[in-house]
Amino acid sequence: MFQPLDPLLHSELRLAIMSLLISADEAEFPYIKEQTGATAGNLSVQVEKLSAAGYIEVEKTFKGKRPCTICRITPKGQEAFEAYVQALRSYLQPKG
Amino acid sequence: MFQPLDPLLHSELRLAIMSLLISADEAEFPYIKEQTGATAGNLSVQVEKLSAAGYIEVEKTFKGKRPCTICRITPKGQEAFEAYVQALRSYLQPKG
DNA sequence: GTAAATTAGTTTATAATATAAACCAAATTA
DNA sequence: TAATTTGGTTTATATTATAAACTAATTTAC
Repeated sequence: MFQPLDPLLHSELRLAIMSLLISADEAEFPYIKEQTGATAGNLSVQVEKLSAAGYIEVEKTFKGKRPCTICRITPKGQEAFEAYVQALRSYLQPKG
Repeated sequence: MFQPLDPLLHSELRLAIMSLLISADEAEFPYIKEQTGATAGNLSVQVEKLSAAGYIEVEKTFKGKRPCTICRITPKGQEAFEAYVQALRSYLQPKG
């Protein structure tokens, strides 16, 4: 009846992060922060969780002299996102 | 960019309850329990939360000699569910 | 040149939440 | 009449989300 929802994706902020990374090849930490409206602390924690799960990869580099954290979605993350969207449908289209 | 997700509905079990009640006029507690696979305790708590928010109404009646708890969605609950689905779209169709 | 402020984050503490275990009461069955 | 089942509620625990506090380097203002 209802398919289980991946708890890692069933979170407002983590879902927003994944949503951004699904359509953009990559995104920098401050950009994600701005787009999601999250605090840096919260974002840092959730990025780490997605990274630990292998859903995204995080590259720490530099932009001039400033540190720059770049996030990209992984194939595993793409699959998880698609599976989550599919699972959600069982809740949203009860008749379908 | 991303619309906020009603925390009351962004919960696997509460969303499942609402999903059931959206398509069925009413449902009995044991039926919801069976369909969602939830424990009675968890279900009781979540039904109470939805009820307290005015998203569902709960009627305590009898079926023969046995107690029978019937749940129905309210207009407020319907609106909230539709708004939630709309908000979700901002996460699921980043290109749309 | 150095003090203040900004950028770019991480770590940690707290508050909220989900969940199941423990419990209660009545009815049914053995 | 004792044990079990039905139909839940209450409560305790474990997880989670979130922001506050912190670190470190860079840039700007004086």
